[in-house]
Amino acid sequence: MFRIGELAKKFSINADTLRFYEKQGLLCPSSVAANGYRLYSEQEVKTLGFILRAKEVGFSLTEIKSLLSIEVDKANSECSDVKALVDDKLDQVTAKIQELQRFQRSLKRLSNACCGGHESAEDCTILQALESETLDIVPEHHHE
Amino acid sequence: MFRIGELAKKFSINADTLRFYEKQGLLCPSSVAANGYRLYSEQEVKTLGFILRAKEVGFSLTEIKSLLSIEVDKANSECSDVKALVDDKLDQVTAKIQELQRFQRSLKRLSNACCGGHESAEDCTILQALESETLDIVPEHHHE
DNA sequence: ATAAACCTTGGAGTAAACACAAAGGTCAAG
DNA sequence: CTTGACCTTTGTGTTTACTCCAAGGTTTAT
Ligand SMILES: [Zn+2]
Ligand SMILES: [Zn+2]
Ligand SMILES: [Zn+2]
Ligand SMILES: [Zn+2]
Repeated sequence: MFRIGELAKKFSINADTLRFYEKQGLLCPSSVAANGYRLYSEQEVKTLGFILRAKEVGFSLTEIKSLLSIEVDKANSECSDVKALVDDKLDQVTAKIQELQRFQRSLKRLSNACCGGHESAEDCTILQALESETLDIVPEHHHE
Repeated sequence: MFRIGELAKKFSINADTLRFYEKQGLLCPSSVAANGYRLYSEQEVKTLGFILRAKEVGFSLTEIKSLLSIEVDKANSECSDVKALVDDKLDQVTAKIQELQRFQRSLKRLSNACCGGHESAEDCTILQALESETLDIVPEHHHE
């Protein structure tokens, strides 16, 4: 059995994080000692590993809760339930990547159009683009 | 001059958003009518456009505030100041994309390993991977 | 006996960008 | 003169994942 500080150290996380996970219903200690200290069993060690790995692949705590509820009741769950969670997350992540890539393309375009020198920003192509209704880069207008 | 609701409608945003931007020091009405109504001039219409376009390329409100402070004092600013903001944002966005792409790769790997069928989740490769210390996919263990 | 290092609960604070609700003033139309 | 559509301020709630603080109890070692 591990006390909260021991478990935290084992996984290089904060003890407060474990109390937080408990409050969120993610990981509850299997027993409490007479002095009120939380005691975690080997099972909880495994569950914490599960949680942290799920975080590594991008799941939120809410989503991890869903994964865990399947994990503890595997017998009455199906592959389709698990895969649905993964595929939903995959869709979310893919959508977010696409949004960020749009940002990336726009930012690169802006960056490339600006000399980045010590000239006055009055003719800065970036500012001009942001002033333009269409975010267009004005050609040949940079410090002419 | 536009009242707050008119300006909001013009840009398809909420009037509350404009009050929020004001509180954040992003966009203040140039004048206030005798009845207390905010009045926005053509200049503020342009500035709001600037703000929304900056949002479109991914800038946070705090970053937009920096952009605006340069915009209103162009004469005393340099291209390098503007480009630095863009390049910082570009780095942030690129880093975030890379993190999400790691998630994406892991999730695809998990998804591909699972049949997604109506079989019991007891042999689900996804759950097995999350249980494994190394997030490894156990080969040939899926509903054998 | 006391200090150091644990543990407890409860509650507050952080970032980001708003959305919304309450209670009330203003203004034009009918 | 009332209805409805505006507007005002103030304050609260949402989401996410913690992190820290205060005040106090417990354990271990010297
Ligand atoms: Zn330049
Ligand atoms: Zn420039
Ligand atoms: Zn299967
Ligand atoms: Zn499966």
